[in-house]
Amino acid sequence: MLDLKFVRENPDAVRAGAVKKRLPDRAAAVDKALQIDAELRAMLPKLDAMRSEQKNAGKEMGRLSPEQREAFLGKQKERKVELQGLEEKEKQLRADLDAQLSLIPNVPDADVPEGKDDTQNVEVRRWGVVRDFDFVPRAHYDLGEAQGWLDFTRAAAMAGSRNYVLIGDLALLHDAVLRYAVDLLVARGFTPIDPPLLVRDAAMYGTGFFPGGEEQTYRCEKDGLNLIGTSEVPVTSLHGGEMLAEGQLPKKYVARSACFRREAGTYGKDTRGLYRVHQFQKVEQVIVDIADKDRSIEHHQQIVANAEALLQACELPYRIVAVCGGDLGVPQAMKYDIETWMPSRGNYGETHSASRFYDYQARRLDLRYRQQDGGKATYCHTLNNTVAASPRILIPLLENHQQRDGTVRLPPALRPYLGGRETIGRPLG
RNA sequence: GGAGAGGUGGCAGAGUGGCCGAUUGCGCCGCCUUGCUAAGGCGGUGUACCAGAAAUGGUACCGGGGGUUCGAAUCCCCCCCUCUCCGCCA
Repeated sequence: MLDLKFVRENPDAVRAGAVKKRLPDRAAAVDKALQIDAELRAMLPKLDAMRSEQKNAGKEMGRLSPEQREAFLGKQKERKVELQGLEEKEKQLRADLDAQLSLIPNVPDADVPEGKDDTQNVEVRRWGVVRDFDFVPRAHYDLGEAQGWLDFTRAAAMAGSRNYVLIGDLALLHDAVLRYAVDLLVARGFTPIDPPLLVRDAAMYGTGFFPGGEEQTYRCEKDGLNLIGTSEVPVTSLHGGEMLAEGQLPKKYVARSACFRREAGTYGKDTRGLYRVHQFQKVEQVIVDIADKDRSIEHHQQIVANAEALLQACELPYRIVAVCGGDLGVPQAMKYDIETWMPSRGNYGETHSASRFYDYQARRLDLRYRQQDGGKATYCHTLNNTVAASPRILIPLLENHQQRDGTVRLPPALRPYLGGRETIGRPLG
């Protein structure tokens, strides 16, 4: 969340931020929060004075004679009743303030483009050459089923729509690209993490997915736990509630995990193939560092570069877009999406999402560090980006590297994970 | 799942109803002594909020929530977590 003081001092900027994100009801939360804050601050001096009075009076108890004591107790009981009323009011106001404050979105940075949805994201740069096929390329689902690598029918029968079964070499390719992603990031100094997939509400709240993302989340009601939609949740929460030393930072983590998304409200969208599914594997990079805006921006460039390195190694054309306000999530200050060329869509499709948050998540997670000089406790900055999400990344891998005969050429970087083979699949008739 | 023991400041660890925001040690910061280092001496050192230009003052916080009481770190209830033992099981 944002610092209440910051909201108080910059209400217009905060409100404008919510408007830029196209979240009018969240802009209203700014005014509600400020109103509650004003009400609370109006009553606090009185409340504090009353508490002080009661506290000091209580300390004289021992010095009183029995007669005095009786009168004293009567007076104290009156104070108590009066105090209880005010304290109840205070508690209610604080709860309301907290609820409103947690709704206020992070303020988008100046480099976030204006726009209402993903059609207005702004391209930053492109890499790679989109292949010009000298045959009619197959969509990954046709190719995959023809090769016996993909089974949507049986998956739907046992698990419902938006599920899949990967079989044979495609299951290996899936694992290969994920493993390559982990190895790449470990080589770049990231610490590998295998996190919990089921987390408490506090972790969902702390990373900014709750409130708001409940409908997208599979929940185990019996245990009050949530299946993660991204390992950003457990990994960013890793040091929640901790006081880190500045010397320990930055923390750079790479996690491979299963991810689960209900995809509520997407009926009829991307129904075919591997693009939008309920369960997938993702390798995610997370950075926790000191509260320094310039350093956050540098990290942001670095985590984008890490993802680019993977796509380049996979020889996949991609483009980077700056996500516009209307397509930006509540907790993010700025986000780049990386979109990879998908021939069956005739377009680039989102495969990566790189966000910087500044201290928005850290405040919610109570994730702080002690500054080296001065020793002041300060909220950290957090960032994250996909390294590889599969099976979605299999779409461009299969479609861009397919050959006329239906076999698929493997980029050299992935070959070691598939026994050194240069292609997978058999010639199709 | 059953039984027991615990959760206190950056860390360790006292504290069982008012004298406790909390002894002490470590760590950290400043100064002093010592030509470096080691060691030592003195002082300081939690977070949030409110008021204030500031100095400072006030309030809240001892895992979380509720209760008893004039008054709770301390007593009671619920929940969470950790440890030990037992059971069950990948």
